[in-house]
Formats: sequence, structure tokens, C-alpha cells
Amino acid sequence: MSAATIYDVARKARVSAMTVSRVINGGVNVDETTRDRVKAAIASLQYQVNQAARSARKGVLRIGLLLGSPGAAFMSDFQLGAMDQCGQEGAQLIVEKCGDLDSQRAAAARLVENSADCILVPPPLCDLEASLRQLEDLCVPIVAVASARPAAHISAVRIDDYQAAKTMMHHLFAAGHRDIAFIQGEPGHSPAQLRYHAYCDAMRVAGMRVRPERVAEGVLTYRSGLAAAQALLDQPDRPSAIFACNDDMAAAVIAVAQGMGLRVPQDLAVCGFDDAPIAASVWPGVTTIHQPIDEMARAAVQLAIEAVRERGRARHRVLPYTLVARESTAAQNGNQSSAFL
Amino acid sequence: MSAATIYDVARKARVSAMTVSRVINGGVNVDETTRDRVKAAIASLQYQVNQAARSARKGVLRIGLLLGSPGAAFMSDFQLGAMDQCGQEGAQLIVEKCGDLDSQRAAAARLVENSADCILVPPPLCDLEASLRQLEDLCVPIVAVASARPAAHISAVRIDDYQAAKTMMHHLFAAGHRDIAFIQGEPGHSPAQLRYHAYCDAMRVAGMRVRPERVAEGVLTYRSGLAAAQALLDQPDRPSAIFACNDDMAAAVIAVAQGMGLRVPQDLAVCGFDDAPIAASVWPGVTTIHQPIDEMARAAVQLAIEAVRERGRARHRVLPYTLVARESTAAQNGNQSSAFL
DNA sequence: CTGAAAGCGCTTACAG
DNA sequence: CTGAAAGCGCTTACAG
Repeated sequence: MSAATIYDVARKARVSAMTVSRVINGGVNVDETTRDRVKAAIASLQYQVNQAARSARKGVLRIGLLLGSPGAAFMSDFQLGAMDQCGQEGAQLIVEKCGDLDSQRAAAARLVENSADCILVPPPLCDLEASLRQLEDLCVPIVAVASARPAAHISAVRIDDYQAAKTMMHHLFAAGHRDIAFIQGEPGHSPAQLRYHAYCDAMRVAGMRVRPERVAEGVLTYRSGLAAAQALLDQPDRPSAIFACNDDMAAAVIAVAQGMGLRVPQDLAVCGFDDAPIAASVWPGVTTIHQPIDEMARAAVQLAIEAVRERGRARHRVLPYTLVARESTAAQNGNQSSAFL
Repeated sequence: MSAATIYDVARKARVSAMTVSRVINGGVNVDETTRDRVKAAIASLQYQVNQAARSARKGVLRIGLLLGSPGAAFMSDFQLGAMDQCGQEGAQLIVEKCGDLDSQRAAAARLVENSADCILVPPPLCDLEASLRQLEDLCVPIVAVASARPAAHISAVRIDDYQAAKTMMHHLFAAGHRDIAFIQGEPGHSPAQLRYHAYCDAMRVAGMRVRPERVAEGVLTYRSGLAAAQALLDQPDRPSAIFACNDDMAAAVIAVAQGMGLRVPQDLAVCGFDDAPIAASVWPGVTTIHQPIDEMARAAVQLAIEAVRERGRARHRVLPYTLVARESTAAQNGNQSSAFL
């Protein structure tokens, strides 16, 4: 038994295929009674539009994805979500990888040559002034992904990094920590900056001073996390918790701490950000902030489609994050979570 | 300027659209001269088939993907490659996740209900007798992915785990190691078994005995790697190298070694298998065997399409692996690689 | 070996 | 508000 077509629905609802098509595509200019009849027919026949046929007629919308740092798990998941959403919307995702600004210019040009109607720009590119300016010259709408402070005239999807970092601080406070150190992310990385500000503000609001020796530099890599952890833990009085700007660095902190004979979380609590694969692989698992990458990807595709339809009208979407509590910050007394109930 | 169609090519080559279509689809029953003319026209016009139009006429082949352990990086990459290949072949990938045997039965049923014409079965499912038997009852062809010993009547794509593990052993030998320990993978995992056999065989061929206390158990998780490393390194005479059955466990070995004050690779060389993200994140980076996941995914899709066309004719593909040498096994004297030249 | 005709399932003008 | 006709770009029979 093959799938129902628009004609099957039309017959059942006693209308023309045209009317069914109208209902499917927003249902404007259709009598309410008629629309209901059509909807009922669609439901009873389990009708689903044949995207291939639709695309054959309408042509496909092509959405470009400019990948600045391929290989990262973030990007795999993002691509996956974007592809799937494109499939559902009858759009096509075309992906180009690139490195420096020159290769980026070339990649973006290839995207436009391949008739991309819009370009998705994830980090780190969407945080680089020069990259963005270059892309704007292309005259296709762009959607910035996970940039903490997107320009108003560019569509963007992100989480609230500031609030998320505050949530993490409250999690640490609730577990009894007061002396909390912080490992910074890359200087140009806007979400990392916001996370740092949230750390500072949370400390102050809680009545504590941000001691300079409690803030270490890092560049989001495991290796830089190793160095930062060493600097932080070599001091005679150690912090009771370390908040690293991402999970790679948090994992490094755990390794260093264990190397020094410290137990995590009993002697030192550790937390990260992003919910990268390494956070779940390592033992103890890293408490972190989960970015809803799949949904961010889907939202980005939707914003892209809107941007094309509405000729570049920019829109911003802020998606909810979640705190994932793992073993690296488990409360010593086992009732930490009650603080949130 | 919109894209060239089959008619543009036909006009340029002075043939009918039908003939162009024949050339595109394999070119059988076409005069050689004619074919060349068509091919030239295709090239000069940069013609590419419009998959949407093609699918509208032919209908889409639907390939199911049964995900037994979602979240793993292996699976993201696999899915990505499979999706992309499906896009190129005008097929559609439908993904279902599942856990135990019951939920797997339900997921597979959903796949068939959604008219999957074939099902891709990655690990761990393709290593489970019960899972496979259940899937065979569905009467759709299946393709096993990364199973080390696939049944002859099932299509399969994999690497040669045995040879790959031997290559790793030769790498360690070349770096001067003789006392090499091994951390096993999950008992039911066929690739892990083969890796272990390769380890044993390589040791014997090199004239060494496999000492039982040099073989530790593990279940492919970081945590089990921690325990195995402890068991291996707590002995009075330590091995000079540890070969872990996968990268998660190798990363754990490094953490334990560093915690004991051992330098990697100077005091202890470590290697893993799979080239998982953690292998590149951690410091020192883990020397490992890279599985060509992207190509395995594409090959699996192609095998699936063949299986559907040829009514279940099974075919096996073995893809090449590569050894990725990172810091965790760097030779002390710096000229280890010369052994391979 | 080659082509004219019809059709895949949908949407785009164009009427009414 | 609704529909008849034509067409998206390709492929499937059917002829020759």
C-alpha cells in the first residue's frame, strides 16, 4: 500500500488538489469549514507531503554551513540537526570547511557559487569581526550560531551564557563552595567572556571578592587546562572548586587534581561548560551546562529560511540550557539537590 | 542563471533527453560516439542531476539506521556520512534509537512501518546474535557495520581489526618496546576479540610470551580503563607500554600513569584504538588506529542500495585503516618513524 | 541503439 | 474562497 497523495486527500475531502495544497501551505484564503474537512482527510489518510515532488516544483532552498573548526563534536551534532531539519523543510544543506580568513573567503564564495541562499555561521567564525564583515559583503543573509553578542541586523541563535554560568555558580554555592576559582576561555570568544562576567558577578553578589590568583588563563584546550589547573592547585591554600570555561579544560583539571592525590569531588569540585563528549567519558563525569545543539541547529535552519523569505529580516532566538550534574561536583553530604527543590 | 537541465544537455549534444538520461544512469545501450557527445555536453554545461525531480519520478529509497548506543561520537560521524551519501544517491535516511532487545524490536518495526527498504546496523547491535536474528525476521536486507566477523549472508562493512592491531604492535616494537601490556574490551565485542588475538600473535611472533599478569580486563569505558591501568601499573615491574582496546581506556591509562608520577611516553607508552575525539583532546594525545567512519558510512549506504536492487545479495567491504601516531607513544630518541621508511 | 509520450506529486499562475 | 490547466526535471514503459 503506497502513501496517500494530495489527490487522495482531495477526493476524500471533496475539494480540488489545489485547495488541499493551500491548506498544507498555511491555509490562507480557505473557508474554515473546507479547511477542517481537508484536515480531517489528511489525518485519516495519514497524508504526508512528498518533499521530492514539492521540491521538483518549487526548487530547493539551499542553506550553506561554513565550518571553521571541523572535527569538533559540537559541529558534528550541529550538522546532524541542521541536515535533519533541512530534510523536513525540503531544504538542502551544503557544507564547506575552512581555516583562516583567506580560505574562509574562498569557502564562502564556493557556497554562493553553489547557489546557497543563506549561510549558517557557527563559532569561531561568528565571533570574528573580520569574518562577519567579509560574509556580509556576499549579500546573502547569514545566521550566527552561539555567538554571545550577535549584531542586531544579523539573525542569530544562542543560549544565555551569562545566566547559564550563573546557574552553575549557584549549583556550586548550593554544594557549600565559597572559594571558587575560574579558568578563562579564549579572549576573543564572546560566550567565554560572558561566562567569566557571570562568575565575577555571582561571587560579588554572594559577598565574596574575586581574588586575582583564583582566575587562571586558558584557551579552551585540554592542554591549557592542564597548565591552568597546575597554577591554581600549586598555591598553598587551594580553592574548593574550579569552574572551567569548557569541558576539555575541566577534564584536564580532574586529571591534574587526581595526579596530586586530590579526590574529586571530595577535595576539589570541578565543573565545565558545553556538555562535550569528554565530560561524560571521563571519571568522575564532569558537571556541565548542556547546550541544546540539536535544537540550535534546527532553529538556525528555520531562521535561515525565514531570512530568505523575508529578504534578510533579522531575528534572534535564545534557547534554554540545562545544568547536567555529574560526579565531579556531587555534594559531600548527598543532599545538595534539595537546595533547588 | 539557473542550473542546466537534461534538456539543455540534450540540445547541446543533439540527442533526446531520454538518451541523456541513459548516459547519466549507467550508459548501457548507448552508442559510444553518442555517449561521448553527451558526456562532453554535460561537462561543458556543468550539468548535475536534479535529485528532487529524479526522486519525484522514481520514488525515494529509504534506508533505516538502527542506533543502539546513541550519543557516541562514532555514531554522530557515521550518521553524518550516511546522511550525506543518501543525499547524493537520492535516498533518505531514517533513524531510530533503541536500547534493549525489546525496544530494538519496536524501533526496527517502526523503521519497516516507515517503509525502510533496508536497515543499517552498527555496533553493538550487529555483534549480538539475538539482535541480528530478530532483524532478519523483518525480511528487509540489513547491513552490518564494524562487526569483525559478519555472517556471509549479510552485507557488511568493516576494517580489518586484526591487521590494524598488528600494525599497532609493530609500531610499539619499532619504538623499542618489548614488555607490552594489553587491556581487553568487552567480551562479546568481536572487533575487540580480534584486537586481542592480534596482540597475542604479535607477541609470540616476536618471540615473547604473553604473561597473564600483563593482560587486564576492561569494558571499553574510561572507568574500566582506570581500574585496568591501576592493576597493570601497581605491579613491582611495570610494562613499558600499554595497548588499550579503545581510546577511552587509553586516556584513562594516561591519567593513572600521570597520577603516579610517570611521564607518558618516556616512562610509559600508551596507545588506543578508534581515533575517538578523546584521543585528540587529551594531553599527551593518544596514538591510535583511525577507523574511516565517514567512508564506512558511505559504503554501508551503497551496500544497502545494492542489497535492495539485487534483492538481498550480500556483499562484504573491508576498508583501510590508518595508524595515527600522537605523543603518547613518541619514541624517546626521536627517530622511531624511520623504522617504517 | 534511439526517441515521443505520459506521468511522478506537487505548486504556480490564471480564472472565476 | 475555489478550481482547471500547465509545468517542475526527470524516468518509465512503449515503439521503432
